[in-house]
Amino acid sequence: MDTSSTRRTTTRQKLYQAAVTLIAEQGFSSTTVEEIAERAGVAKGTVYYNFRSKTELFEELLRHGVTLLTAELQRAADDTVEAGGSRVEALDAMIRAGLTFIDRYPAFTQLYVAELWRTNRSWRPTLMALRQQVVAVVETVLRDAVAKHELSEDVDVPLTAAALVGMVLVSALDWQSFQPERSLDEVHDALALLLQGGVGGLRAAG
Amino acid sequence: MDTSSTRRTTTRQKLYQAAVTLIAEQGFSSTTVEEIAERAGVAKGTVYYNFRSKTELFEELLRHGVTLLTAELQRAADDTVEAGGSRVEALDAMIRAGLTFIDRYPAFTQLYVAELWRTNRSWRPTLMALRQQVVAVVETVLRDAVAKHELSEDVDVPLTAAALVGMVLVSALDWQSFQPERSLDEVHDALALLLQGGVGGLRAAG
DNA sequence: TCCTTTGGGCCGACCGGTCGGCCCAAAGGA
DNA sequence: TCCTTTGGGCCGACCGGTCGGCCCAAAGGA
Repeated sequence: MDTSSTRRTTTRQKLYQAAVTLIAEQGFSSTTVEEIAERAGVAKGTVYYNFRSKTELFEELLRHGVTLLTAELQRAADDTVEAGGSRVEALDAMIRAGLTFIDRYPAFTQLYVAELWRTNRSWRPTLMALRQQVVAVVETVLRDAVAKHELSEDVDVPLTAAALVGMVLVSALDWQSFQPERSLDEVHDALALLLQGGVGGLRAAG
Repeated sequence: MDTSSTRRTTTRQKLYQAAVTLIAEQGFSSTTVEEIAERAGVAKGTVYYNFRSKTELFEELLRHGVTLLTAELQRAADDTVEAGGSRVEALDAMIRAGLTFIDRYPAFTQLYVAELWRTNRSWRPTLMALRQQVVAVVETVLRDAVAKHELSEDVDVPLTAAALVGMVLVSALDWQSFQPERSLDEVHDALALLLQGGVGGLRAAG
């Protein structure tokens, strides 16, 4: 089952690769199945042999990417904690891991962000579940940090987790698109400084 | 010339309104000109009487929205400074203004974020210019704050500005989509706390 | 006062072209 | 032998854009 499926797996991989790039650039509807096939070096019929529909190909692609991302984030956090680091250090490591991921798979990130907040799309449920996976990893670390008194109890875990994820995603995309001459470290440092209170002194409303 | 153009202006407004919602929900390519016309209560031909093409309608809509947004941000900053507030307080006011804007025009924001990082789209130049407008407002305030020693000279202005804008955009969208029971103040406070160093202690890499 | 013209705005039927999906005989490959 | 891919023809729904014609308030004219 594994050896025999290798060929098929390869084809699928090539199709993911082709689709993610094209859809990131053009959007889902503007991207043709024919185009995807062509870029993957495969016949159109092959797409429909491997996936029930264009939408299914897309959904599997999303699942695939998010699984990778959460795994990386989780690993960054676990490694830090195992090495005796604090939860806050774990957050820092996750930011770096996030940036690294986006650096490696910019197209995926682009596409994820573009689709995430759309309503009325057939893959909405899939996306909501995937978003939950990503945010949950961050939430867990935040909650632990609060429990261990590394962070103030005032921290609103769900909102902060969402803000952190958003900040990293958007910063990275902006970096790729508009400031590509910057290094990953520069971006990471800017974010770390920002969170350190480098833009501190903002007051919460009464 | 003015009285007679009122009718036309109204029609255009209705078309913007209809288009922004539909495109935010479905994306540009999946949204039909017929749909837009129908939702605006107008015939398809009217769309083409008022705009050269579907794309032009979209671009004008983007321009229109971004102009509104930057005006709000600028005003928030100016008001703060005029009232004797610091640059950092101005940043805080801009965050609130951003959230308020997004709260009022969620569809526009959604659509803006979805399209911003796409390459290979005909309206790319338009979008890049518009993005620059938004970021520039924040950059100016940041630069002033550094010059006035309210912020460390270590602050990387372009990256920080992008990160701030991103954080606000994404937090707000996430709030609307996934945590709508929260109030604007809660979101604002979570962001302010985050920037205050509530998640502080992150270290910049050597 | 009544008829006629003007011209901006709008309508909606229509057309050319596109694209997702299906089909299938034949070849390739493990 | 069985799974997978090829490649390309075909269909039919759909969509952007066009265009001739309608509407009507305002101006002009006798």
